[in-house]
Amino acid sequence: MRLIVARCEVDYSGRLITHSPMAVRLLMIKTDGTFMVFSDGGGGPNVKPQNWMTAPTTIAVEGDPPSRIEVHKRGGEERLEIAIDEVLFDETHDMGEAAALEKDGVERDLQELLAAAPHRCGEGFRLVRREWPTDIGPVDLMCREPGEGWVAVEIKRVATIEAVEQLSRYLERIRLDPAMSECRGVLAAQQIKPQASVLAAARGIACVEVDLAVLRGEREPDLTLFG
Amino acid sequence: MRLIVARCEVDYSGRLITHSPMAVRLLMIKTDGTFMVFSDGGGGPNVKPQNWMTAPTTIAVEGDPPSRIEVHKRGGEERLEIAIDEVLFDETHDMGEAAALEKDGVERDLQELLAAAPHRCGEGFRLVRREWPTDIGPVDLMCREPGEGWVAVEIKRVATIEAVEQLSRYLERIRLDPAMSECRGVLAAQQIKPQASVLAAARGIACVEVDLAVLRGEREPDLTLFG
DNA sequence: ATATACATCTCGAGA
DNA sequence: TCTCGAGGTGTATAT
Repeated sequence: MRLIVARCEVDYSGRLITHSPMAVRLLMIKTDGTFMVFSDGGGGPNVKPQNWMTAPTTIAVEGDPPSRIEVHKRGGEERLEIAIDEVLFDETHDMGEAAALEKDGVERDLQELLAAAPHRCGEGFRLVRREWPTDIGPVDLMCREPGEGWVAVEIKRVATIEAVEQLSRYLERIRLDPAMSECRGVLAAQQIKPQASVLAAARGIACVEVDLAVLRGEREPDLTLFG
Repeated sequence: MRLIVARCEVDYSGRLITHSPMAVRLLMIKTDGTFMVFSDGGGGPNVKPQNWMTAPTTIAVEGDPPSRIEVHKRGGEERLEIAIDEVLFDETHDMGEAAALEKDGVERDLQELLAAAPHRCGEGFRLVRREWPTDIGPVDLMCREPGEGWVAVEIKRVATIEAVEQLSRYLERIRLDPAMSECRGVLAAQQIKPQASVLAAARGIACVEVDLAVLRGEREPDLTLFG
């Protein structure tokens, strides 16, 4: 990874056009060809680079010290140009391979926990299968409720209006099967946005907020922090 | 901005839990309190940091050279811990204020151009207003066509199936008004995905691909690169 | 290569 | 502060 601190102008043209005037910035060139431009201070975005290009790229560094850097995609449909006025720092560090990042608590984990405890999605629910296939993609959980009715469950960490649309599309397809024409929909999430609740209600879709700690048995369902 | 290259372990707990084993990484501490952890090489994500915390944060750097860094949000609901085995580089650079980034060609620009030339969305269209309000959000353009019919126009840079869903929701609401029960829908975009075209056709929504250069008068509508 | 959905999405505007 | 929608979204997975 090469790190350059330089006073420079930046021009990007591709999916849109941007220009940034002369200022001191950090230029980061990763070994895989990813290129990023960072500014400091509160003016710009916090965590996002001001400009960037994802690998694979072709990077041409002109001059030593660098006076100009051109980055472009193979097809040439995107171009990032750095005009350098002064290089304040330029060093390359070998960091070896990227070490694996283990994650716990993403939507996948929520789905596993709810598959093991489908009754958290609704009274008496029994799991038929996870990732129930439809012709436009898999439904997270397919369950049966008391009385043998079918229920499709869509799981989200945070459920927005888009989650309701997604489940609606699935239900539309599922109900084409006469045996499942009465299939209900349930939206299960750690957090459900107000507009999602409203749209879900209008579509006859039930909403269930679930708690990760409860699902893991770390906390009783009826206890609260204020109990 | 402080840049540290160090062999370290990283643990995050907050919206989820992550752990990364000992490896050499770049730690970036921005003046505003934003903290980022980058790996090099193709293993991890290209442009995203492996871990991060957006400002405002409290950052505690223990030891000199640093042996441990703790970053947390004010409420304490998120925590990022860096256990450092060896510091390979540690330097702070003053980069002044972040210089403004000017963007051109985003959806906003497209909307302005189409508002000034509504006939690009359809023969004889006249603009009634931009950001026409509905109870679930504003429609980009509301127009009238020859014969006084109403047309709601949704504008996207790239129109996907979601854009069709969004316009459908708006039309559903707009048509509740008896005076607008016949309101048509038009989806205008620089690029329309094939599946979006198909769904739009099924919903009776017209699609128009628009060209930024043509809208700006930089190129004639009937000329092409292959003409 | 394209489509589909997730993301600690981030970020900015508006209420 | 919260909510909502756009993003050069990026990223992974399945087709």
